[in-house]
Amino acid sequence: MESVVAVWGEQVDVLDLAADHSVAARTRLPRTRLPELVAERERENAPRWVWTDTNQITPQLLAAGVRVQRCLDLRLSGTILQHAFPDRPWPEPHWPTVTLGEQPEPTLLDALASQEDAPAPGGSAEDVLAEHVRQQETVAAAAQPGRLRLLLAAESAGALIATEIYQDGLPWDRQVHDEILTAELGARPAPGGRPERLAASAEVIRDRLEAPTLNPDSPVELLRALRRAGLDVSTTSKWALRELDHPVVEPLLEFKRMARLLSANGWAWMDAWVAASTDPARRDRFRPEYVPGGVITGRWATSGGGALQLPKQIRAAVRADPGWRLVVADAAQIEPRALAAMSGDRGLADASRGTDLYQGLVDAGVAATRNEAKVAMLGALYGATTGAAGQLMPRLIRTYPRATGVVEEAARTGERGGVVRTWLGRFSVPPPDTWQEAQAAASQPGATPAVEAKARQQARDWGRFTRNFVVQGTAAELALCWLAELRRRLAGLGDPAERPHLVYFLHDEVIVHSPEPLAEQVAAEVAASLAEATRIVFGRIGVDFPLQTAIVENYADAEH
DNA sequence: CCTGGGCGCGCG
DNA sequence: AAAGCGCGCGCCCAGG
Repeated sequence: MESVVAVWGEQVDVLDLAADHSVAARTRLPRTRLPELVAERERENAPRWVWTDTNQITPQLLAAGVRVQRCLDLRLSGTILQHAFPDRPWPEPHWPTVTLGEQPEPTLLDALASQEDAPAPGGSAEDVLAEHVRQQETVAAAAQPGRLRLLLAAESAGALIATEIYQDGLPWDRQVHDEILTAELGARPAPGGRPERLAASAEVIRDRLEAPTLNPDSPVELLRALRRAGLDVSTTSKWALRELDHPVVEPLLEFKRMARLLSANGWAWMDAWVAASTDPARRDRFRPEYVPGGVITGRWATSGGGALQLPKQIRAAVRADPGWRLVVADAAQIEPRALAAMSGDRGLADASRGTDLYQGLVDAGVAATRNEAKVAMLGALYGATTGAAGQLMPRLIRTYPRATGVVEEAARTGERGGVVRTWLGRFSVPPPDTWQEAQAAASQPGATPAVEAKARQQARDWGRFTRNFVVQGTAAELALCWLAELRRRLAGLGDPAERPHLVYFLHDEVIVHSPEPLAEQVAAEVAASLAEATRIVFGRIGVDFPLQTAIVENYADAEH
């Protein structure tokens, strides 16, 4: 059973569909009563809810304590289908995206635009239904409709999960965070000021470079001061600095580390993103806004708060509520394992057995040490050509011809300007017009060597992108299916008020916030979910996807 | 004053 | 000074 939901200002239309997509029943009701209706349907027949944009609907449902089992997000699935079938006519305009967080101040341009009669996002219920039918017909015409259906279901489940995580938040301890900052940087300064240890470090730098007015935060000033001190550098990046032999290096690296912590996750960040709790039974909450499908490969992006870059330094501030635990699980080496699965490479599948794939490569004689094996494998996934990774490539290609063949083929396609696809059918975009123009210019009769070199460079760059796309994208869809299966299983655990719930997702890592007595069971469900997702996505292919799981009170203790 | 690009660095 | 992919964000700085 499917039910289409369309928001019409303060009204909502709900169309219950028969199997052939004809309308079996139609309900119109005030928007405020939607949670009530949804809750009722969830108890009755738990339909698949079809709507334009999950962000437009579920925040209201969650606020009322209502969660749906499954949905189809037409905005997200439409994007995937458009990339898969670029030659089909797709309706314009595309609806605007709805963000979860606070809206930025409207610009003058927005104010002018809003004076026109704006259509409801996604249109009428009939419009939404028509788009749904068009998408279903498109899926049916795909080479592998089953895989594509799975991808769209997983993408939509991801949208539900993202809004739920935003609603629940990641449990945080502002006091622990403040203690970390104070220990690293010194006491919190007045707004705009530098904390004591950072200021002291800047002073040492000025001293050792004999540059009394230098602001080490300015790369331009810093580079000039370094060169005046006789150092041969062309960038102020820490990679370059590390190689220098000069007394300023140590305080400079320390300054950079501290300055980074202050600006990225300092007190200002905490005030902006971590809501203080007034309930002693609950910690504070960091509410990351995830953007499913925000990365071209299918990974999630984030908007505001930088949830995907939580530095290890401050992870001790991620703390379970009293009486609760964090179940932290990390899928080790998910990308090379995904490559083994999608390529059907028996040898690489054999190496994947056990918990450490890189050690498996060593045992297979591909490399002498684990680190060498890792460098070689990542080099194959990213397209390394020089250095240690480049040197190890021939042996890797000889040992795993099918696995390396998949990425090499993807690279060649990209170099020609073609598109590639993931295992479930997410397509890459073609290169931009400027890329095509550069290739065309290079193939003109009088093209200069410089023009040809530039075109070759761009072709190789695009080949590395498509090479990585097939693996990163396939790993991302496995992770998404893992998440969706885990959400389904968690929904059946515990009392509604005390239910374990997902609070964090980081490409190949999840955190579930769970009442302590259920934590062991949750850990088992996390593992079972990945096993089930692997089977659903790839079938029974004999590639292991092991998990590192920890039940901890704070995230830092998971020690990945 | 605001905006956009480049740099640098955090994460996978 | 990154070799080798994908991101977001804060800072500086130049230009409008």
